[in-house]
Amino acid sequence: MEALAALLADRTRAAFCQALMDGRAWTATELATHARVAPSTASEHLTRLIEGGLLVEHRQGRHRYVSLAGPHVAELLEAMTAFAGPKPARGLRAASASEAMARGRTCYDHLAGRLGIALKSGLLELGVVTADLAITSSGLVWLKELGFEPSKRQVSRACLDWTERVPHLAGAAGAHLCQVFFERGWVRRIGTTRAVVLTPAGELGWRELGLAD
Amino acid sequence: MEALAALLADRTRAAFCQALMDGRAWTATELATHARVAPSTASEHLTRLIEGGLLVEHRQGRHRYVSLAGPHVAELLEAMTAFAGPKPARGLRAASASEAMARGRTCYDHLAGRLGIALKSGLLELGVVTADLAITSSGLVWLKELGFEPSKRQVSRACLDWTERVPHLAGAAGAHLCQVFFERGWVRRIGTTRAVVLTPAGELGWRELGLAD
DNA sequence: GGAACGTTTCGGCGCGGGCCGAAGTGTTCC
DNA sequence: GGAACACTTCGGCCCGCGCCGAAACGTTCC
Repeated sequence: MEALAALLADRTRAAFCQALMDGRAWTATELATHARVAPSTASEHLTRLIEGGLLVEHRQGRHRYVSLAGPHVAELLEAMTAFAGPKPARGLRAASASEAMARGRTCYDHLAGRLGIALKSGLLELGVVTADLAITSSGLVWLKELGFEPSKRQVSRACLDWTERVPHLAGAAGAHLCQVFFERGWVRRIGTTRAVVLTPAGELGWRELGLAD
Repeated sequence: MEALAALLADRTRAAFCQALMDGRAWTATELATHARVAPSTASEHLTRLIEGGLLVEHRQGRHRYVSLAGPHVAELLEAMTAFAGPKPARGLRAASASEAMARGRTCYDHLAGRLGIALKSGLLELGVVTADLAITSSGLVWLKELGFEPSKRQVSRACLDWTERVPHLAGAAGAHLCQVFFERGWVRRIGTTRAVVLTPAGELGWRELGLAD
């Protein structure tokens, strides 16, 4: 455990992991630029993170793409971030960026922030999940109508939201709903960040599903 | 998050936290002896762990008792330990100790190891929990008959077992069952360690509840 | 009051590791 | 083939921090 903590105890490696929480694959240079370190430094950090099982790489030509090793890594990182708590943003640019993140964002493969909490509330009112975020039997039927297929992965999981300090829906169900919302154009990323917004079509769609307030 | 990781990235501090996973309060000297460092070193580490919100202290005369700050800390530590995976034990003494831990142990306030998995299987067959470790409505009734009272704390939670690599039952329900088993003398600690065994009375009790295989 | 004990503060030592730049390898494009 | 580019390896610098022992402080017990 101490070796795992040591991997995340470095400023640069922590920045890499936070960046990768958007669920996409980044190249080594992108991460180096993002964390403001030399490419050589980034290279060594990536090797260590991969050896530690936190990241996986995907080499393609002269590029080295890396991404989180799976949902279990994302869950661990989110749990640690939530424990540390939100730190006050410095500067106007950072403040508006963090406000956008607080409004709505992806947490690896599912929705988080106030948007994620709104989704949870809607699902609770519909009886899809319990207050503890466990899927009900009628909820499972509801999910299957939206194309959900149970797999080995845990269907539902509570993930503590680090901006709202309240659990939101993660696990296979959370990932599936997020995917469906993107496919239908109901949510859209703001630029290339993790922040997302509910589109007008999304508001309509949520209302039809009975998810809106 | 990086600050939290830095706290756990030290060999000595990690040993302190692992020791405290038994749920009890330890004195500074006990922890210093356990981790084989000077009392002065232990003192500084404890101060930092408390400032970081991982531990809480309870001063009593010339003693400084410390314990984990709550179930959320225990859950985080267990998640990180499970991620790192079980490391092979060195030496006969260590091997038999780790075998005892694998057979059954407490994970802060609930049961883990093969005993914890057996409990989960029993609860699953009884229909108290689903395969995803969510409490069913009939399961809640069953728990209340054993004196369980719902609180603000999440009733059920999946906690990845670091020896069995399978989730076991944590949360308020897991803690309550563990407490009941201890009160009834169904489980007993081996010495002063985290390892526990099911007593003959426990085997009988589990059978009566329908928990045994 | 005095001795024993648990804990804390401080000074100083030494190691681990994060950083960079320079040089080298492999890939792509012209 | 040659230039541009992404990445890696290596050497060297330096800061952070974990460690201890000595000394001080507070509590307990006789």
